[in-house]
Amino acid sequence: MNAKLHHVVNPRVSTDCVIFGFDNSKLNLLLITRKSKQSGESQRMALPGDLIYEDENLDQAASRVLGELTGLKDIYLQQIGAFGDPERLSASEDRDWLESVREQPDALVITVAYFSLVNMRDYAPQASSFAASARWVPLEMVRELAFDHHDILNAAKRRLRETLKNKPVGFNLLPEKFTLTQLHHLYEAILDKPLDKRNFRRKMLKLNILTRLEEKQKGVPHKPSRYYTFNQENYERLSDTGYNNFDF
Amino acid sequence: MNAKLHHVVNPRVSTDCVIFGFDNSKLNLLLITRKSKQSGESQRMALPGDLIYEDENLDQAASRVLGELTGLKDIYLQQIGAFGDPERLSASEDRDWLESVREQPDALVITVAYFSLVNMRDYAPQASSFAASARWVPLEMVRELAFDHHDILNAAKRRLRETLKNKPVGFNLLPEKFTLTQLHHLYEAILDKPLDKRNFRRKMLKLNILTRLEEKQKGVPHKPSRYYTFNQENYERLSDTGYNNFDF
DNA sequence: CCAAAAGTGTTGAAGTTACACCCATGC
DNA sequence: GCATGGGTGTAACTTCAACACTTTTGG
Repeated sequence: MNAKLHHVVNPRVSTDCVIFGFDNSKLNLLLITRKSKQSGESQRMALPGDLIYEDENLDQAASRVLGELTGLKDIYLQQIGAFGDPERLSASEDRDWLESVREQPDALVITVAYFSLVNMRDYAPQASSFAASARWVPLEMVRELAFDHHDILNAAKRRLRETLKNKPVGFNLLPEKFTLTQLHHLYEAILDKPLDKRNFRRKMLKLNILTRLEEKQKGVPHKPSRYYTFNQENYERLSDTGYNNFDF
Repeated sequence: MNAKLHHVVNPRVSTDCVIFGFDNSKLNLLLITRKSKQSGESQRMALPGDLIYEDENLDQAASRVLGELTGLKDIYLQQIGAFGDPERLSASEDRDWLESVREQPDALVITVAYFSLVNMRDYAPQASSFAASARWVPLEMVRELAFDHHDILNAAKRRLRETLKNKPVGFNLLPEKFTLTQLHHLYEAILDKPLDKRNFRRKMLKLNILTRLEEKQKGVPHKPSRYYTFNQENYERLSDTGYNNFDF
């Protein structure tokens, strides 16, 4: 049952996952609380993360850890980078917990961070392993996090915005069929600023990654919106090449 | 003398540096050979890299290791990311060397890679520590590298091109005073394609990061070129914000 | 005067921004 | 019929790509 019995742990390297969820209006962050002596009240929430095994690569480790702690599987994770400040685990608030789960609570552990964006409705977090709970927290409500997780979150936000500037985003975030307004709201949520509706639509349509469906919204008390899907082939091509701005 | 006597090594985490050098026409890569039983002939060259210490952060570790092996100091290093495939150190060609320098030659070590761009003329590599030699190798001549260093190099190249698309590059690469032609050649070297001279100049000048000097080249058998310097303030501002392409 | 690299301008096409009204539906 | 969000066009402006000739110097 306990996978750690069957794998050798690398005691110096962990992985942490920054999972953004979109609920059609706001960005949320997947966080866990940890089983420990401390009551849930005072404990700071944390990004899902744990030590890696010797016989897996970093990408696999991140997927595995995310699945073990929150139940989320089959998510495409992108590496953000490594974080290794010697002070990163030293906050006294997090001490109890480290002592309860780590064989070497004082080891200096570097962590390799990953991020992803998903459609919240497709993924209901379910805590297991040492996670006492796993849930979506609206990004604007996120305050204190364990360890250096706030630094990691900030790096993830920066990376997400950079990604948006260079390539299309949305494939894994929206329902299969979606309206341009949903996509519009997603971009506004990530960039955290309003975007002109007409210009957004024009620009997005010109990218040639959207297929317009005949189907429309039903039962809405206003003009029904058309649904679109992503054209997977063009979307992937554009994801690979990027937008080629400032091309010289 | 041996710094390792005074520091505790983290036996599972190393750092490797991809240092690109520009000589006003082509890109070069800083590589080392390692002291080992094998003759220099058959040994594959390697990126400068070594295990980190417990009491330094990753950025410090990269700077220190680079300095120890090649003598290069005070270089601004940017993290590329972590590489941790369990197979990454397993090539038999590199076995001898690992056994000679590592207390735990079989440990699975993840590495955190860094890159930088410098003006070759400002930095003459000088091998020390376990490096038998350290030298600039023209990028197009680089063939086989030790371990997974070719993967790391490819990631660095990709990252460098992405950087170029989003922000100005050149501050640390060119002499303090430089000509637009030098800058032009630098961009061509990084992108590995020819760029239109007039359009390049217009675009670059419009960024407002260059200060035109009155001084001109002397002793050249053709029309002398004007020198420019970077306007540090504007350069840094633009580096921080990026070019803001695809701005919606 | 020749060789070498520096430096410069225009035009047509494409893209960008800013902005306001009518449309389809449920109740 | 009214409230709600969906959907559309244009004009002024800026940016972009493509392209060839003149200038200044050393020898």
